[in-house]
Amino acid sequence: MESEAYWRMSRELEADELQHLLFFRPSLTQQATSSGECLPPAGVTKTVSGGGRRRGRKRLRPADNNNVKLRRRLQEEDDHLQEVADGAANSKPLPRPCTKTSRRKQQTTTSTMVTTVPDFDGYQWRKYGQKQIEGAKYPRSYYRCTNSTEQGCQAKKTVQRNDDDGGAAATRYTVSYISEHTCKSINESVAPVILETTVRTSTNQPIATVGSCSAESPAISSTTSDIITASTWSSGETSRSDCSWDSTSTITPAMATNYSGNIINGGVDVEEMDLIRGPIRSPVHIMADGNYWMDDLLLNNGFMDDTILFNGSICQLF
DNA sequence: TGGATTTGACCGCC
DNA sequence: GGCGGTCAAATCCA
Repeated sequence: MESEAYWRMSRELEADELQHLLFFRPSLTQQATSSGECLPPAGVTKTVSGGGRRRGRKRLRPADNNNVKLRRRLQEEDDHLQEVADGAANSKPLPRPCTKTSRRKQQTTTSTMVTTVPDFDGYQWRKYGQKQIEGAKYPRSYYRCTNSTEQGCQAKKTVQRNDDDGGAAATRYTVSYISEHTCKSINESVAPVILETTVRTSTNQPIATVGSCSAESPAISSTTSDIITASTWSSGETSRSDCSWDSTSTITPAMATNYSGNIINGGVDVEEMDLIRGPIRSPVHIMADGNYWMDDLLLNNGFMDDTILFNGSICQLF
């Protein structure tokens, strides 16, 4: 059916090339620090306003006896306030409106994961935390939608630099989106240009695709990989019209047939990259292992309609 | 001065 | 108990 129509060429790209090519508007991002800190994704408010800086609060160190006392005192104050509040409510302990527990449970049931480069995605994000993750070379940054307070948007994302090249190879990032936006994009013309959405119901369950993906989007899933994708396109984006993906379909690695010996290994050479002009506004998938693949590359290399790049190899979808 | 980032402490889950 | 996610005071900057 769609075998006559070629719509995809997948590539492995170095991250710097990707970022360079994907900044289809004057870059609002600042360069990653030499310390390996995560590059603030474009769209983060800071990058627009240019504000914000360093050094967090001087917090109490656990080893400090005085701090222990102070913390205890603060805890007592909290307890006292709680007692007052409880008293005001007929001595009935009021359930906290939104505990961490409830928040996390909400997230796990509705979480979506998207992988893409830390590029502008049409939304403004505010960084609310950074954490050094066990086994990770670089810290993970936590962002929430700036509309989380005004519009109650639950969207969050984490950005983690995941290259371990010792500085020689290109920078690679893993971006995870949690929950979907309930707010409006700040720039609809570019908003969902590059978005890969994955719904993960649980770590051991198959991953469901997101309903927002259009019929032309393939869904790729894996029971072991932490990357399952269902592409979305913005209203202003040129959608593929020549493909007929079932938006609900999924595949697993076992269902994928490897196309051996094709050109996709080793990235795009400079000559090929030079052929690409203008913004690449296509979904760019960053696998957990650092591999990349793209939909809708501007070049059509004649791959079959139902092929993808999976774990660095061209795979055929059934 | 307001808004955004930084960063260590806090907290819940596994 | 360890780890990851979140909080929030401190800080920075336009």
